[in-house]
Amino acid sequence: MPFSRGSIRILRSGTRLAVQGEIVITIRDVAREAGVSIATVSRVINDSARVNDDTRRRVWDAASRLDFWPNGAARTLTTARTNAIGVLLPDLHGEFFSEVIRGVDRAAREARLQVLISSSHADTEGVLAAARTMRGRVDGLIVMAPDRGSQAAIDQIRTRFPMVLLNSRAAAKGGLALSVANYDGAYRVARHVLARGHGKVAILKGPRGNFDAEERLRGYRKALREVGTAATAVDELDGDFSESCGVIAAAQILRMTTRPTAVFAANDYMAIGLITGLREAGVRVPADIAVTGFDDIVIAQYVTPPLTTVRVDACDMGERAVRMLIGTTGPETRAPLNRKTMSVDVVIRESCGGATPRPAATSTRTTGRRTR
Amino acid sequence: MPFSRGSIRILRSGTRLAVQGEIVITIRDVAREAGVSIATVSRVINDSARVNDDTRRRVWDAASRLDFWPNGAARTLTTARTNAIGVLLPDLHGEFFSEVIRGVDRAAREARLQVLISSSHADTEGVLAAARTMRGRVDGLIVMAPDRGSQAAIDQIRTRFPMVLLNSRAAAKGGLALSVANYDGAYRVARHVLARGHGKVAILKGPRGNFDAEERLRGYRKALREVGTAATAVDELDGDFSESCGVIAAAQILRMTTRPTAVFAANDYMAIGLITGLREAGVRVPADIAVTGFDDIVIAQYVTPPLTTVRVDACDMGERAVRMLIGTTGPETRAPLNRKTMSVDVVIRESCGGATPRPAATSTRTTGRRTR
DNA sequence: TTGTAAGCGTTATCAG
DNA sequence: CTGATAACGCTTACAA
Repeated sequence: MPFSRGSIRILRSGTRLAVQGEIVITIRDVAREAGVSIATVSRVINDSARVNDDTRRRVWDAASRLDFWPNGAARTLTTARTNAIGVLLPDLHGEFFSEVIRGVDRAAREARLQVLISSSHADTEGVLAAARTMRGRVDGLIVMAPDRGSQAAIDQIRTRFPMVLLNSRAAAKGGLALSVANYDGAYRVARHVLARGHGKVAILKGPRGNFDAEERLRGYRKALREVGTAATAVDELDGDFSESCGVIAAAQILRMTTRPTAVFAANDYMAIGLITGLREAGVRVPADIAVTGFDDIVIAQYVTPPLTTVRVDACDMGERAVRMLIGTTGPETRAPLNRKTMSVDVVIRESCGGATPRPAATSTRTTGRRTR
Repeated sequence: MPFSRGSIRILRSGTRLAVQGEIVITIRDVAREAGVSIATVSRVINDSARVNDDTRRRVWDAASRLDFWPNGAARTLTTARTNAIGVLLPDLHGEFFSEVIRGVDRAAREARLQVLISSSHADTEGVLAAARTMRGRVDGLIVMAPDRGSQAAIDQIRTRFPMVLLNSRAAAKGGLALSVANYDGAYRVARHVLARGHGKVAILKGPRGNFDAEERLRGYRKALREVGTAATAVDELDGDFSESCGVIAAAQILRMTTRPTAVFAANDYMAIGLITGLREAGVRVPADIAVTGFDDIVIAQYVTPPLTTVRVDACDMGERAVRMLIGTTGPETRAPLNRKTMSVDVVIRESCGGATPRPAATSTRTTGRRTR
């Protein structure tokens, strides 16, 4: 290579990453190589102003010869734009989250935005600290804080970033918020099952303080109240959204003198653990006990018996959140989008005793997705 | 508030995010508020040099009064460090990926590193473009490119970033690489099943060109070769790692005049689809046909029958990748860590006909994780 | 059409 | 111990 290829920068010893030497080529190197000023190089690579065709070509040639990669941090500093969005999540576990992230990534890619992810924020301080480090690195934030006590942090974040609140309790004082119709979904699936008549019913709750869990609980309760005398006794079992606590709940149920004939689990993982625990004890689902879940994770239709549940399109939720954030809500909605709720579908499968009294939507979730 | 609270910056109209007005407080505001120079403020907030206790307190007071959030981009520009790592993935779908991301996030959090994620890079250009936009935004990259043809891009990226290659074919000319013992795992699970004696065996392959899929295929084939005369006929069915193609494969098998008595699926999703398809046609698993998977996704132990598979700790892989990248491999390994392979466990459950001839490890994956 | 130069918000190197 | 001030790599008025 006959020309200067920029300098090899040896990073300072404080550097954590084990960099040996890294080729660093700046706009200045390109300018020198092309025989123009750095301003012209900038204009060319950003296509931001009229540049002589010949000059333009020279610059592009130089840039590709040197394989120039613009520095994002420098751009950010001058433009006050990062072209990135941040996502703050409580925990990255479970299919629900990964689907949300997938949706976010998808919509972000479409809008040519990068995605910064930070998870496991149970407490206010964690969320706030994460948001803080994102200053100067993202243009906006998508925050999911289903637990109590994050309100203060959220309010503070809102003064610093455009933000969309996902599935959170937060009162949303004028902010953007997107949530799942937890209450509605729980109510509807419970109504469906209760229509068959059940004398004793149990509810397997989600984590205490979790907003989704609470909303679903409210929905179940409402359905039970409406059915009134039919379901006289209701047990509420504690759960934490994990499969294993479903297994534990099964054991609790087995110990009851009068077992429930239906159990509403606040999510699919718990429902699956519950079914497994019951089956191993020789209890038939749904013949002896009907079970329902929530979320419609991919596997719900493949367990035995296939799980009656409520479909939440987490991927779509992620996509929408991004669109809300960038203000491009698409043609379908021109409404003032302060608060939005994602509707859900009740998916009736065998675990609740079948599609009585009326047939309901069945899953179409079998398209050929590539999963790895 | 009696003091200047910084300026409200109205972002340029070109801005995509719907910012109204954003409080922007810089180190300069803090310096003015505290009555010191910006250099001193910097020293205090970074704790980078001795500062008079009184001055220090004044600065902290001013900073918190103004609620100063340092700008990451500016820091990056002067220090040449981002304190962030980038992750380039082929697709964010499926539990395997989400677990990898979880591991990455975990280890990154521990090392106080941010995580930039970019997925759906099927082709060389996509990977390269993503890496390019990360210049100045990350200190290093974790790249997963299981498909063919990414080699050129990877070589180019390596000149710009410290990088760890995940589960990739790449010849790794001196670079860091981490992969799963696909070959070994497939071989071992196949040997186990074949020990029961099978006259006809089928393999449900993963996507063409996918490195994991190819390695697993090699492993199965080797086991079959070794058993020799026992398994005379082997069918290789095409798959793409999705549940639905497992269902399709079941249909294909049902049409065969001589059905296989064992099927090795290259991942769990396909195995589950396969089992479902077979069962719906009245074929018993494992009595009529034994089935195995790969990955040991959470749900594998909950399907009916529980799935014999190969456990890959994807979360751990993500964590290790980060540690390799930051050169902190932990006390357990001081070996030259150019290439590393994650060992796998064969998990024998019912879907292959049980633990014959010798008992094998069973899943311990039932700890109370919180999944949502 | 192009070049010069002033920032952007920090950190780091000097003097004091 | 503290304060000026020069980078960092880029964009963008403003001049030429």
